[in-house]
Parts: sequence; C-alpha cells; structure tokens
Amino acid sequence: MESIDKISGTFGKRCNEPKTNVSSAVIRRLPRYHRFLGDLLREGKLRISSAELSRIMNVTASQIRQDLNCFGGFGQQGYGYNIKFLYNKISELLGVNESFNAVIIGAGKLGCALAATHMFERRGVNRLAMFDVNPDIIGTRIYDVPVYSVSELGKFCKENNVHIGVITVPKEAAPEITDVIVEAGVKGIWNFANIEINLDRDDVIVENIHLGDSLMALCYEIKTANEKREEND
Amino acid sequence: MESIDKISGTFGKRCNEPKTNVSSAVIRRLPRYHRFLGDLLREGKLRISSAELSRIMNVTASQIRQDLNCFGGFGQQGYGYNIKFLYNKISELLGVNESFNAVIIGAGKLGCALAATHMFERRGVNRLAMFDVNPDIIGTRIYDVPVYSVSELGKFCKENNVHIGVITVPKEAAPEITDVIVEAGVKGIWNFANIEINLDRDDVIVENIHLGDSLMALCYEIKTANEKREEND
DNA sequence: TAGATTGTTAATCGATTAACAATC
DNA sequence: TAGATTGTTAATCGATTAACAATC
Repeated sequence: MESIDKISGTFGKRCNEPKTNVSSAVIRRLPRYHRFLGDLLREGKLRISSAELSRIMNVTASQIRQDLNCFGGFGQQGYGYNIKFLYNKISELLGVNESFNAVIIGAGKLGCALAATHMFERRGVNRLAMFDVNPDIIGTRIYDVPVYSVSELGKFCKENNVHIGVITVPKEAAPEITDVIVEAGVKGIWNFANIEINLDRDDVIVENIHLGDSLMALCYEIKTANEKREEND
Repeated sequence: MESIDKISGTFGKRCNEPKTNVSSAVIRRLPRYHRFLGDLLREGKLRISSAELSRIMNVTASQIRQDLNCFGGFGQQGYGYNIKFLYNKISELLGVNESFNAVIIGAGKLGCALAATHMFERRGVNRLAMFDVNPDIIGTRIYDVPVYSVSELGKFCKENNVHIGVITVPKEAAPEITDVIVEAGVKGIWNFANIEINLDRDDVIVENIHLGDSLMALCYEIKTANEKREEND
C-alpha cells in the first residue's frame, strides 16, 4: 500500500516562492478547495490529481493548478497532490487554528443560529461572547456562550483581544456598533446587518453578507428559465 | 419643484432591446443596485446620475451604465435616472412580486431564523410552510408558518405549486430532500446544507450557500493584513 | 526508463474602464 | 441653445484555459 511518508518528506523544500498579491478571485475559491479536500480526507483518500479534483469540483484542472501555485508548489509531478499535505497548507493559508477570538453582537434569531453552529470552532475561531440589549437574556448563556450587555462591548473587546466582530443587530444599530468595535481594535467584521459597512481604513477587514441578494439572484434565474421555457412552447 | 411625471411619460418607448444572455457578473450586482435604490427612494430622492450613484456604491459610473444597459435604456441623457422607475424596472427583472411560493425544509436554528426574517415577504416570496422530522414541532406554527412532517413534503409541493425549496437540514439529509422536491417540480433550491447540490438539469436552479466560506475568506484577509503589518515593523 | 502529472508560459476569453458621439 | 449625462463603442485589464516542457 502506498505510504504518505514516502513522498511527504520531500515536500517541504520543494515549495516555490508564493506570490505576494493573490487576486481575490483565487482567495474566494480557497475555502471551497478546503471543503472538498476535507471530504476526501475523511473518505480516507491519500492523493489526487488536478484532473480528478477538477471532475469532482466542476472546475478546470488548469484553474486548480494555477490557483494552488499562487502559494507555492504543493504538488509533485507525475504524482499529483498529497491530500493531507494540501489540506493542511490551505488550512494554514486560511488561518484555521490561528485561534482568532470572535464576539457576536445581537442575540436575535440569526445571532443565536450562528452561535449554535459548529461554524466557528470548525475553523478554530473562538466564540467568546454574545452581546445584546435585551435585559431578559443578559447574564444568561446561549449554547454555552455568555451573553453580556452591549454597554460592555468595547471594554470586553479590548480586554479579551477580540479579532472578529459578528454583527447581527438591526441595521439602525450597526453603524454605532461598528464604531465601538473598531475603536476597540477588532481586525475583522462579519456583517449580517442589512446595511453595508464601508471603512476607510485597511487595517480592519469587512465582509458584508446579504443573504437577500442571493435569494434575489435565485429568483432572477428561476424567472428567466421560466420565460425561456415559455418561449420554446 | 421637479416633477417625476415630467419625464416618466417619455420612458416606456425609449427602452432599448434587452440583451438575451446577461453575464452572471452583472446579475449578481442587480440586487445590490436594488438595495441602494430602495434606500434612495425611501430618502425621497427622485433622480440620480450614474456618477452620483457610483460614489455612493463604490463602483465606476461606467459599470453602472453598462450593467443597466444590458436590460435596455433606463435613463435619459442629460438627466440621469429616475430612481423610482429604475427601482421598479430592477424589481421586475429580479422577479420581485412574481409571488413565488417557498417552503423551508429543516426547522432547526437556521431554518427558524430565516423564517423569522422579512427576507421573503420583502421580495414577494411566500413562505408557505416548514418541514421537519421532530414530532414535537410538527403541527405547530413557527413565526406564523405551519410546520409539517417531511413525509408530506413531496405531496405538499405538488399540490401548492411550490417554486423554491430552502434546505436547512443536516448535510446527510440534503440529497434525499433534493430528490423529493425536484421530483415534485420545484424550480429553485436555496441550499444552506454543508454539501453542494449539483443537478444535471437546467430547469432547476441551485444556489448553494456556504457561510463558512465567507468566514474563512475573512480570516485569510485578517491574517494577511496582520502579516503585512508585522513586516513593516 | 516510460508514464503521469505538475508548474508555468502563452493564448484566449470575458469583464471592466475610458472615451465620446448621441441626445435630452 | 448650452450643459449634462446617457448609451455604446473601443481600449484595457484581468482571469481563465490551453499547451507543453520540466520532472517526479
């Protein structure tokens, strides 16, 4: 049986110089590679070629090789990619296990749903606390995450080295929350409020999520497909 | 004061031939235009030029004009765009008020959080029902949406002309649910299960959502920004 | 060694931006 | 009419794909 060790020893030294500025198109694809490689790993597969992965993921093999090469040569000619090695490399790139600290601001339906998932721990992100204005839940724990008053938000972030603020408050409250956590030194904002946060500083990264946009794009496609069908009748 | 009617009467006839195949890059931007125009409308603004909108939205004026022109000429030289007219046109394109019927499969945290939002009604999508396997909640109503047993899913979809299935079940259950609703004739799937749904048919549109991917991209950016800062020290 | 498959360059394709004539 | 701003073509830029030499 083929051994991982047979080749894994040769990897370290072979890696090329990584590019300094990788396009966002490539970065957006990394988590998807990570997911599929994780699945393959769980299936017990040891190695994969770009051609085989391309079939599974519905992309071109060329794109896979180009993408991975932005960060150095992770494969081996004539062999393909060692799945575990590649998975670990991508995990590292994506900051899995950097132990980022996160707080969720807004303990409403969405905030609680996010707190309940394994989304954070699976990526090595610690959910330290939730914050809300509702006195009924302040002081309780939701899915084992303590809930504090928003009035303590800034102080908490400063004292606990919070890297990521997840915003799930109503849109009216979002700008003020943003000011507080940015001032308290967070490095990233994952924003679910229905308003776009745009900061004029490059030391705080903002990821604006608009689930409704996705629903609308889906509706557009359904409508367009319908219309095409009707034309052909 | 400037009147909407002054120019709105001239619009209808001026619209150019819309393109038949609009690139997905453009379509993905439509909901964002829709959001910003909605905000402007609520502020009571009547008209806007591509230049002004470009400043608000952080894109180029050129892109705005190109995008809108894929669907016909919605503006007026020397004047700009009538916000209400443009908003309505984009609403129409996106299928707002097509009265699509949707069901949510999986009444867990995320399913309930989605049911609780105004996301659907705001886009004219009707939440007809939720489906789950938990006998404790089958027969109840959650946020005024009735919860039924998954065993009735196929029958319900056929009888109620369901267009959209929102999947929030655990990933193991997702493939079977998909089979059931596709067989029952849904036209679109909004999938939140942590597995990608890929259908080999173009009469059912699938929108796969992976919130975790977005969190990971955020972590990557934070990590990269950190490293750059450290280099400069 | 022969076969396989990467890393990487070159070619293609598509999307964005710039420019300006058309026109309100 | 003069000024403003679109619609649209042409130029640029970037991303994807194809091809193949390098090499395991």
